[in-house]
Amino acid sequence: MEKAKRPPRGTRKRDVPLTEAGIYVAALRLIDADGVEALTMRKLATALDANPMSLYHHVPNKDAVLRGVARMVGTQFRTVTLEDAPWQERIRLLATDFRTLAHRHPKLMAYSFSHQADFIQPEDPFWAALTAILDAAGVPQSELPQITALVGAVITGVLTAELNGALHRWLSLASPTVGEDGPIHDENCMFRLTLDTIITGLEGRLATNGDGRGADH
Amino acid sequence: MEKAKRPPRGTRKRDVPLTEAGIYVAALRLIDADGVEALTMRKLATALDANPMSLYHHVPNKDAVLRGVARMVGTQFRTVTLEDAPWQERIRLLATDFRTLAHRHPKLMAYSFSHQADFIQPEDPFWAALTAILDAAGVPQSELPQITALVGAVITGVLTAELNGALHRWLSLASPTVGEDGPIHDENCMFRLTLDTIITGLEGRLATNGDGRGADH
DNA sequence: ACCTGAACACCGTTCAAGT
DNA sequence: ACCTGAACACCGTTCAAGT
Repeated sequence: MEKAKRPPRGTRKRDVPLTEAGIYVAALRLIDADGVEALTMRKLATALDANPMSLYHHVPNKDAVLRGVARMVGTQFRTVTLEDAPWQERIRLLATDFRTLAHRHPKLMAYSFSHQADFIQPEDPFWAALTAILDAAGVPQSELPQITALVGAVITGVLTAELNGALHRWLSLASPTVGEDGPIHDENCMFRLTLDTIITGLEGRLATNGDGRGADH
Repeated sequence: MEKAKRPPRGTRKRDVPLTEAGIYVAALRLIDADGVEALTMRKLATALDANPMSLYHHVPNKDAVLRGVARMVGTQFRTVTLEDAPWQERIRLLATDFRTLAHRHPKLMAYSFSHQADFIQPEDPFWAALTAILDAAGVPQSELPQITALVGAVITGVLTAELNGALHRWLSLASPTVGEDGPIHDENCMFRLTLDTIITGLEGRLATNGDGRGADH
């Protein structure tokens, strides 16, 4: 009879204690599947095979769950730093790596970009790398914060438009012949095109402001 | 006793029948004040001095209310078209006019940019004007949809970062001396800087692709 | 320390009933 | 045609009580 204290194998998903990290992992799985707006403390508890109220012993509220998940995903970001490559190529690589992460959890990232003003922080690897590259490119110290913010805003902006489908709509409605190689191909091109255009714009700015070349080391 | 059918003046706000347009106007007022996430069918009904269920006779559901409000605000967009000004100046004016509208209803616009992939449609005045300007600038027909989407994505992207506060955070955390003339000044500069950079980038692209000047007519 | 059931104050929406 | 009350199926969160 004491075996009855636990339901038979297969009905009980959780035989591991509730943890903050475990809650975030489960929440991310639900978000990836159904979107942020479908995430519910009650559903999350069900997914963890727990009582809804038990979650509140590990997490203060729902907003903290969303911030925790975003933070967990954010720390997964890694990029190789090609110190001796030209800054144009380094920006392209950084942005592409960031986009790869965004594609891994599109629903969460679309939400974070628009709802979490503090999702990308100046101390984050992405921001630090971006600042370092632009510094190496020869952007004057006085303009570095603004230029970094500009490039950051453009990258997250075009990514948001891609993740929420606006980019795809604009392309497919404007020219019905688009998308022959699939929407992913179009959006690869659009991302690349946007990067190239902003890079060209920066080159122009650097050329008028100085010698247009950063200190090589 | 028959006077009691209506509460005394001042307690009853609505003595005009419920309308679809009236619902949108009231919803916009609530959104401007408290944000989209605070809008509730029940609060909306209270603001209109109506029973919550009465709304459903004029509007199918809450999502339709949000789309209706966004559409109502979107049609307010107007810009002057300076046919004979250089395309750079025309883009700057168009983008600035659009930003002015966004500042009039920041909460709604931030929501629409990230949640309504169809908020800006290719038939809208904004999109049509943008396409016309880029066409006049000499962008080849084959690239016109992509370049328009690129400029549109960049403008809405930087606007989103401004409206949700991310831009301000990036600037103020990166350089503590920022904001001496107030955040609005900073964000004016950032918007202008982004526009100028993207325009310089387009100039570079046009220069390599052709004679770098559109047909004047 | 960790979990839980009941409860509270909300939601959006359906539906049958009123005028 | 337009409005309404009651009800349903949900929410996030508090709190007192259990182990």
